[in-house]
Amino acid sequence: MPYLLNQAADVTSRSFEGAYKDRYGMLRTEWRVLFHLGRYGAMTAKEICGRARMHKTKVSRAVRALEEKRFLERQTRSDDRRHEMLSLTPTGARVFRDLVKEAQRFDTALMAEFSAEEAAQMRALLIRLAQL
Amino acid sequence: MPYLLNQAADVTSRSFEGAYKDRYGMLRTEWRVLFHLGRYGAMTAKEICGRARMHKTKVSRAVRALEEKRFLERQTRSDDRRHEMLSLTPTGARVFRDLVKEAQRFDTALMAEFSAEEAAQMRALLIRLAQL
DNA sequence: GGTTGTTAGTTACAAAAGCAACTACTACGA
DNA sequence: TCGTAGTAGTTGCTTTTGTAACTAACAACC
Repeated sequence: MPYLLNQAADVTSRSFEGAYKDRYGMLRTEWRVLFHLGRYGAMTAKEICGRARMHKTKVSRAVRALEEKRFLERQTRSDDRRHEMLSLTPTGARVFRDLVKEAQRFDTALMAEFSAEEAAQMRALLIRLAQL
Repeated sequence: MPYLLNQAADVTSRSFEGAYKDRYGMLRTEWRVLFHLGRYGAMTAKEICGRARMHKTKVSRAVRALEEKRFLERQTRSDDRRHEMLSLTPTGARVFRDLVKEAQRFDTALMAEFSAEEAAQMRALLIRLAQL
């Protein structure tokens, strides 16, 4: 089962990779961070680690890369200067919207191979699996 | 969807990782090569690339590692000396059987979270996805 | 106020993956 | 038989990931 999941994840991820890589020179980790900030609003790196199940070093590096691209900004929180609130810049938000649109297109195309019920069930099962 | 698949693949793969890593000091790539040889019999590195969707350098390095562990042997084919038939040694076959048993246990435990139909459907859907 | 422990995030170093150039071999046509 | 092209597999170099040690900031306790 892990093997099947990896195969499926690999095949689908690779076909979508071009969207963020070719257009914006982003890595997968960067796209994931951008996605979480766009989808759920400003948060700290730590929170991204938790939500996206990414290791903090990966997040740290992705944040720096996105910052250099001017896609996000950090703001040290005044009440606890260890925390840095991360938020998308207008440019970052624009990129996010563009890529989300692309992702939806991609997902629709992918799911065209399956019936609506199959797609829904698949999604539900994967969510349960990912939460184990 | 790729994101969900990756999450699920990551979670499940990591829990099984210990089986081959801790006991036999194998990498995931090595386990995959060993698995294909054990499951489908002797074949060339090229064939493994195709079946397992792995890049040839990954396969090449995994084969060398497995050879050093005495889990597999190579035999240059006499009709075309570019080809090397890879096959498991008795030790390799034993390791394969052990890990397959472990994998089945793992899979059973994983699927205990789901009904039999759900598990079957999931498997079928993933196979279709992986073949896109 | 200073020591101790804890947390957010970074950095340095090691392991692994990806890519492109390479070797060794075969096939085929001039 | 020579030259060209193509294939199986390896090696060297670069990029990315993982791990562990680190810095900076805070909190709590004495």
